[in-house]
Amino acid sequence: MKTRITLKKIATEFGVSISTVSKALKGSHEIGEELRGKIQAFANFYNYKPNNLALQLRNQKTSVIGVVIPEIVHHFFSTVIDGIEHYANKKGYNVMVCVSNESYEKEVLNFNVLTNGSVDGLIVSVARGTQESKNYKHLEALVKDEFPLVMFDRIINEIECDKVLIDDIGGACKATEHLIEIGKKRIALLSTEDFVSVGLLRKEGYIKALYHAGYKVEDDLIYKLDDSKDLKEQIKKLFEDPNMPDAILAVNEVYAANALVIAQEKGLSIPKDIAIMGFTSGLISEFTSPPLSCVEQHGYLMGEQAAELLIDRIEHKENKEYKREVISTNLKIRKSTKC
Amino acid sequence: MKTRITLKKIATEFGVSISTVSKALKGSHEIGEELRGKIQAFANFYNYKPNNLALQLRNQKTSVIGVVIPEIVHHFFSTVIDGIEHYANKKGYNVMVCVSNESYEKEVLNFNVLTNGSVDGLIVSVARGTQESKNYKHLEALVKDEFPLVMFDRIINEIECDKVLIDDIGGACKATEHLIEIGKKRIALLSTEDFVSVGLLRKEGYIKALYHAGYKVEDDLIYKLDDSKDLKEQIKKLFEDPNMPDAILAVNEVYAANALVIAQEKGLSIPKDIAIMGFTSGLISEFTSPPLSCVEQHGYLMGEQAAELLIDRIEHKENKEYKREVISTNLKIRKSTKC
DNA sequence: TTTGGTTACGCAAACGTTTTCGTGTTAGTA
DNA sequence: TACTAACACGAAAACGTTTGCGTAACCAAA
Repeated sequence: MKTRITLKKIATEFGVSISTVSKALKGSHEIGEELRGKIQAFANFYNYKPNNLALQLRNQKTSVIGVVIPEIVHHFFSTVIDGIEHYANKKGYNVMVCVSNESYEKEVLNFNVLTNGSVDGLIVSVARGTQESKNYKHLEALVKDEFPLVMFDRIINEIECDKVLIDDIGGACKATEHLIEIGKKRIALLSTEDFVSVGLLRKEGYIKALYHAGYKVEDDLIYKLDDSKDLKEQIKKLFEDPNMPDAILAVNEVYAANALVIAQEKGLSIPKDIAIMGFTSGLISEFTSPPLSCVEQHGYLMGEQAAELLIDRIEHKENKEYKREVISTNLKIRKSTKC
Repeated sequence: MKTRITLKKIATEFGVSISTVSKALKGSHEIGEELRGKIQAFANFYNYKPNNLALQLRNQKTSVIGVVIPEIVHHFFSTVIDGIEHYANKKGYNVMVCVSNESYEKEVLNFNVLTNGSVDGLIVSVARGTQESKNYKHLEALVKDEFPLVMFDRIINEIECDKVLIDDIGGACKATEHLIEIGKKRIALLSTEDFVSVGLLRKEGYIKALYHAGYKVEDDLIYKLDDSKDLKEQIKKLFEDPNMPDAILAVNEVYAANALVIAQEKGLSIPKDIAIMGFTSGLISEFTSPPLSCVEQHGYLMGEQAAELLIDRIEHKENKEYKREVISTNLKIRKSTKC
């Protein structure tokens, strides 16, 4: 790569000092009109652009936001990034994305790299490994240093920082109510293991709705799936129950879609024999047959909110109180629950 | 945010010079054992980490890779990013992602920001707007300065740089041959407008296969869809043809899934009445009913390859010849074409 | 006593900017 | 003629590192 042109090179070219060049390029009236014009023309010709690193070092500001997420090949997370990117760009920030791959170790590594001065703040959705290990030292360290930090979706209550979350309880509750409304009696929940905060909250909403409707909560209607094993095998068990449920609420789109495919293989009629709905309106839900009802999550909005909170925190250093924004959900009713 | 601890602060704390601290922290034997130990303990206690910006400026190296893509909420592109991220991390690089949103102007903006010294190299898949406008100045400028640049998927032939591409012609050809093999006679192509390089290449493969099989190419079997308008409306026309095709090859997953849904609404049997297949094995294809056959694209591998080419170019500055890696595709046959 | 070699540290340049505070020259005014 | 102001530019510090070189102080050998 050819070395880029710098102030120094322009300065020696004209036999003037670096500061003169700097001022000339900024159109300062301190510099004579003629020289100023010549320098500007020269710099323009050689496509001079100030070196960002130098500026960042001088201004003690990178205008970069770091984002650490568990996965990137994931409709919800990529939607959130999209929202972050959009808002950040509007405010003159760039985005650096790191993937933790659900691993605690990788997450800590990402934190170390990003907080070495490369970014002005961090937006994080914690890895499953972190939730499992309950080791939050890397997060606590940031909070202690008052490093701008926003958590979203997979948050940790013990850590005090700005947070953006989905109304998981409300969403699951509304969804369950919907299933009750269409006359379903035995509603199963396809959830994650309990240490995943989001799964736990959605279970809470599910239970709340059952309770309000006077249904009793049956533990064997709650299936906790392990993502590291074969999903279909685990879901199939639900259908083998002699007293099979007549509705399924899944905590994400993939669980729901898998359940739907299995139901069809078994020759069941959806939603008559069994109604199914999921969380997140990704692309899958639209194209299954019948299309899946779901709880829409508004990831883009969530990303925008997270970026807004972070940039606010970065720019107004006054230690305002930590905010906790809840993004409400809404039901997208499609044919999989439309009787 | 509390200001981070620096060499200077440690130096004044111990009443020694900055260089002494620097050497002590690096374990240099130039520094006496006792002082060295004390300084290390102190730095460790205050969690000293060298400021990355300063290092980057000094070493004239950021160890960051910039990625500019048209969309991020897109299975293929997010898979590529995943591959890039993985390889880059392995080699000690970080990734900065910018989205052009298919807009030429946004792409140029992204280029300007990233090439100001913030990244060591760029991986790009050009926006539709850029392909349409045929304005490649921003790319040419980089090539002229020998700035490390890799293009993938949506490439531009006129620009000389490292490239990674899908074997679009071969993939489309294999897919078409498959449709011919299962006895289909009138194979339609659901493609993009011609200025999208990828669409054009896939059309080429489609035509090649027809030609080899002795089929004649009928222009009215080739549908060019406009992404900015309602897709379903455009695809429906295909089914209204009195001499309706008996197979569809779509250049991406969404086109294929939409076609499938419409076919079902029309009460057609798939694949008997009409076989359908797409490109990219995203999540949709698995969950449609019947599941969609498709040409698998191996985006992750593509990302890894792109990152490898870029890092090679960054680290071995010798101007090797530009490489052009082709990632081969394979057919994933599912029920939508299995008679 | 001179020479030579350690040991243990400091100086200063370099990376590329911006910006404050000089300072020399010229022109204008009393 | 002398003083002042405007003009046009330079020096240097600052951001935080790393590193080659210089140099005191000390000790040992000649």
